[in-house]
Amino acid sequence: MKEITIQQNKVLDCIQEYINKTGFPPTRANICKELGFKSPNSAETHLRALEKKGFIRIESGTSRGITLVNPIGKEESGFPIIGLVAAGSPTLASENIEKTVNCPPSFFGSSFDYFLRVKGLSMKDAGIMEDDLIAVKKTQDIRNGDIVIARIEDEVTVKYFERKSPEIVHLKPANEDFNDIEIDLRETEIHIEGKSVGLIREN
Amino acid sequence: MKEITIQQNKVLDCIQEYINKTGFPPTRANICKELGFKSPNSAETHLRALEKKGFIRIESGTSRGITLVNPIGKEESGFPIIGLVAAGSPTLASENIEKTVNCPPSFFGSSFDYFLRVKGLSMKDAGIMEDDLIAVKKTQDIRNGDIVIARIEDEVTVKYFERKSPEIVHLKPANEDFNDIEIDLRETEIHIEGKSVGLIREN
DNA sequence: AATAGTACTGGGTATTTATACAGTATATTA
DNA sequence: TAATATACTGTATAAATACCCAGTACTATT
Repeated sequence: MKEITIQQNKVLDCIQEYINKTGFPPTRANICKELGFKSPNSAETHLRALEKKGFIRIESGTSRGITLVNPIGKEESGFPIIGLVAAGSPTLASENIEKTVNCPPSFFGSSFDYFLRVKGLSMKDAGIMEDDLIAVKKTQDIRNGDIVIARIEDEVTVKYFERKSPEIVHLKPANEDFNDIEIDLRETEIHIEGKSVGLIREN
Repeated sequence: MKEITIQQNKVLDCIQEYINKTGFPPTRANICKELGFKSPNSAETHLRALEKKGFIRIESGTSRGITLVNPIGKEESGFPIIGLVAAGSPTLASENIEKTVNCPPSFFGSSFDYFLRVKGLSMKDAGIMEDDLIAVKKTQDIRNGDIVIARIEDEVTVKYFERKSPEIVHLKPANEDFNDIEIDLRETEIHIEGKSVGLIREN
């Protein structure tokens, strides 16, 4: 999508607002009145420019035949699902995205950034099962007891977080068959990708 | 909202469809073409009737000035959350609805009808924890091993379903602290509300 | 200084569109 | 039987609207 002029942006916003208010797109005259233009042709030229740049579609010969190409309301809700890749951090690069899930951004109370598909049963006593989707919020604001998505060297894991001392961090599984991971920050590098704010099980 | 004629309903649907397709409301001529009328006045009279009955609003003197009063698109995605009421079956009666959740109907692969908020830990080894939301599909198509929402007399419970014989059904918890419930259909009435097709944990 | 892009004014026209009027036909209801 | 609501066709007109053309002014770039 190409760049846009300040004036063109105003016109685009005006159209969006008009549709929200009335339910149908504005005429050239409507735009002029809204933005203070004195000739409908001013609107016309801007509309043409916006169409050329791909922001709107204009049905020729049709009154109010303006369609927003990227209506704000339509893209508000697509979150990527990322597989727990064996090596390397989970990234939002498209090759790691299984698919996307439509849901409101505030689905889990607080905002979140992506879904992570869980491998293994190390958190089963926390009700996190294999293939569940964890809603991950990218943040460094971690408190003891939070379920974090941590990367140690090249391995990504989901565990309870507990800071024992400024240098010692415990990553605790919720499954008696697994052992705590003790990490000495002076020896091992650890990167917190974020924390879990919700969960979805698809079946 | 008053009653509506078959023809008027057709016109209403036509408007809805047109808006979905093009992004803006139809003209009288558009409606005529769509429904096979030969005079724009046919559309006009129906529009007037629909306006009088409160289904649409018409901006007088404005081209395509038709607004749907109850746009279908706004309510397409709200599923109710039902509390696990201690006594009585979970119903969709509004007094039992905590709130609603916006998500696509096909969120969990198959369709579903409502969310049930889980009480207790009887299914914790299946990863179902207290206060989780179970996506319930109302169906009688239950197979052994499905997680069902069952009502026994006046108590509602979530358990694994296993049919032992034509008359004997077991409802099995996923928690060693709980015991199987054996039900003899000749003695006890049981009603299957539906089965779980997914799960959401809000935090 | 020359060039090009953007932002606007103003005039004019053909088409689209809403809307009114006149009339027919068919049900339903009183 | 009469009255009334619904469902159309057909014609006409004024207003709304899209859209083309010619021209001015400003700014940034070369």
